[in-house]
Amino acid sequence: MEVDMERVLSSELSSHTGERIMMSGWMHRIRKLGSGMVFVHLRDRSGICQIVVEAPEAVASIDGLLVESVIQVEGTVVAEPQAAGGYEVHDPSFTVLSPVTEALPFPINKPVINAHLDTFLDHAMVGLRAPSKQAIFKLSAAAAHGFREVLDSKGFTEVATPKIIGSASESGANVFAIEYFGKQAYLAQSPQFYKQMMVGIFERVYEVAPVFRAEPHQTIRHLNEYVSMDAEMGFIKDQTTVMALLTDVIRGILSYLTAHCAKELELLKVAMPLTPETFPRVYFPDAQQWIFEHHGEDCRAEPDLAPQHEKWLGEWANETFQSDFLFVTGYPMVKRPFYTAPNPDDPKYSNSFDLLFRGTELVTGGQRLNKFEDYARALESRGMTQEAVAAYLETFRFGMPPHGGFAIGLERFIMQLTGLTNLREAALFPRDMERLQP
RNA sequence: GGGGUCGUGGUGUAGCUGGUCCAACACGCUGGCCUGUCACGCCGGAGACCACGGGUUCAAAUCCCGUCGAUCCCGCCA
Repeated sequence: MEVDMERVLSSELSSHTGERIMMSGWMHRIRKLGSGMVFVHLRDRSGICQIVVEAPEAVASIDGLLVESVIQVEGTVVAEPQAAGGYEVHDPSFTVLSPVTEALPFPINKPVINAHLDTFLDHAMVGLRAPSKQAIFKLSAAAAHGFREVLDSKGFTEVATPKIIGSASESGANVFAIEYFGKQAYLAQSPQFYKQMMVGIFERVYEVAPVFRAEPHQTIRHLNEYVSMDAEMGFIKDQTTVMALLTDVIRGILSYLTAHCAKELELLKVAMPLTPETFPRVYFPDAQQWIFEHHGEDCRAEPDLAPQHEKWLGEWANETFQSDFLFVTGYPMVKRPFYTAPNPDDPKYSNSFDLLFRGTELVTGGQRLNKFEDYARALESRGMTQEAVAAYLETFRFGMPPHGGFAIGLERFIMQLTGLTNLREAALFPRDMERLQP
């Protein structure tokens, strides 16, 4: 039995021409004309359609209702060239399911929402009803779906690793401490250790889940809780295997969006990214040299790239390689976590990479160490103890293949794709240093 | 953690080299007009002690100090 046995959605009017139907949704717009004629725009999950109200009883039955009132309508579907979608509903009778008599904090039925981000986020529960805001999160959901679809097709298994963990994993400094039945616990800042362990079990795994970072940053591209799309696979040659996988994943997600989200992409005026079959790649020291030569900034002694450097590189990739994506490979080992595999030919540099999307860091990935002795040495050279990561290390004492993986920041992907100016706009209810509500 | 900018009706802004501001415009709300509107249009109305506290001055939305709040940049990261 169907959930909506009798309900017709606004997108389905064309197949009900001339019929008496039932619809329900929110009053998205109410437009009163003279002599009591009223146009009501009804919004449901499929879109918006127009209802023409002329009978005095019908007009009276919705008198005093403000936008966002929830109504049920019975009416006749009429083909009408003047209507936006070509169809509209006439001779309606209304049942009010939930009246609204109070004005919204800000109008949400305009093409652009006129509210500061802070104001918007305070009222996100209603602000997100705006079609343009919905579209962002439809894309977000579809991107995660595309991610899963690509990896499922390649023999990956989806996993769910714990978000409450007993020891601060990677670097230790940037985790949220919580109390756990009288013990100290932490919110996972990454599924890194667990996804590696899972490679020992399934060879290929992925996870789409929140991660928590206690970094005190306050920028347009950071959140303290975000969705990480992680993948990890065994039996790789080196980081280039991972990069090839990531390229397929990115291209796969974009194809999925093109196939399933035409309406949202159109509404948000998304310029689909340039994605050559192979994304261009630049070796970290070469990138620094290029920056020095073309922008006069000497960062060659730095162990990392600054946001401005990444912007320049993004422009370069776009113009020179017609690509909105650029791999930067071989970041210095000092800037990478202890589990990172070094470049065998140049051990100061790593077999890891970042993927820049339109000049912003979108993905970090690489090859990991897979032998126990290498872990023991890496930990020792960084002054870390084996005890702290004992469970993790057990994985490597009992046979782990060469492996690697990556993590895509979902909100960053959506931000860069749709041209949002603040990462918070790509999170439903973002968490930053100041914001815990709503 | 360091630095910059900002705070004016429910929302977004103008005013801010002090007086003509008991604060203007747009959206929203509201009374009225219009039988094809769809960011409609037209005529009215309500709604702000100009973030808060102190100071300078004959006079402060406007200048100064402090507090709080917001925002952006850097560091760091995805």
